[in-house]
Amino acid sequence: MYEKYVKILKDHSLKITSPRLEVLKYLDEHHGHPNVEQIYSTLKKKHPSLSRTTVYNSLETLKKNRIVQSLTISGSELRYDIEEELHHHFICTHCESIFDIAISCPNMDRTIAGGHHVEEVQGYFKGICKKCQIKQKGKNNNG
Amino acid sequence: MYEKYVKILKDHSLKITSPRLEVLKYLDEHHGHPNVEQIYSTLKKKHPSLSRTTVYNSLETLKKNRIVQSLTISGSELRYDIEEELHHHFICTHCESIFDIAISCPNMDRTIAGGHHVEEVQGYFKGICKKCQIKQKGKNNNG
DNA sequence: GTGGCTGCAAATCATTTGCATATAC
DNA sequence: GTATATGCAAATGATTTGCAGCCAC
Repeated sequence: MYEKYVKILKDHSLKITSPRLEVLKYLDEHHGHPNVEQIYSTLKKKHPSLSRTTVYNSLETLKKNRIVQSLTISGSELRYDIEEELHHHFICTHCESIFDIAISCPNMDRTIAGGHHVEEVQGYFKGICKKCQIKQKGKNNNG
Repeated sequence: MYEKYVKILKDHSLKITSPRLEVLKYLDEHHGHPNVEQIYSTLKKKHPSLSRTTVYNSLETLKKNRIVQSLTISGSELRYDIEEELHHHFICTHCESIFDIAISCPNMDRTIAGGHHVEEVQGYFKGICKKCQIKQKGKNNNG
């Protein structure tokens, strides 16, 4: 059950600890781009001794090893995502949901950025998601 | 001297107030993607009664009117930029400098994003800037 | 056995909120 | 004259820090 995550940590020469396994598993099973609080409060139920600090530490470790990435798209909190093929993100400014956007941009390459050394590329789209647009319309019709 | 900024505010039916003019002027004259503290502390010298809250308020108003945009690229604070032609940004994770990146991405269009209504598009590149790479090399050679 | 990890409590810091006063129109 | 903006002080909330005890290797 945890073999997959143990392997990932081992492959990066990281110590195998329960919080790291749980955080990794959580992100692997929840692709909704959760924030720290969501991860923490869910895992806390199963592991009451877990601390928020440890969730922060584990995420930081996973991030440094490029196993997960953090998104600054929200502006008020970091949102987390398992690192997979390069993809971009859309955030709804109404409900705060984040969706993966499968757009590839040939120009948004790691190597070209004014000669700076690029380690990360993130495309952010912001607006109103389909669901919230429908809700909005409903409200307008009823008013 | 302020005519240009008065006109911009008028064109958006905004009240002409000193803080708004000063914030707008500051951003027009400083393209280094400042944070609130930089804007506030600079303007405070000339206008000692200015409050941080008012800087926040003014920026929010300018943002709503699409006169300026805020960047979430840093993750710990918002950075501000006058809205001009679409361009993207590179942030150095070492010195926190932000540079404009003149890359256009035909696929990163406002209209295509999973059918959601897109209002804003921002491409973020993160890494080490030229200057910091040179500093880094110097250190290594001396160590 | 020990360096690194966990978990607690306190600190930090950007941003927001409530509210009284001032001012643009 | 009035709705709106300013400015102060206090609150909020995500994240960081310091540190004691614990555990993976």
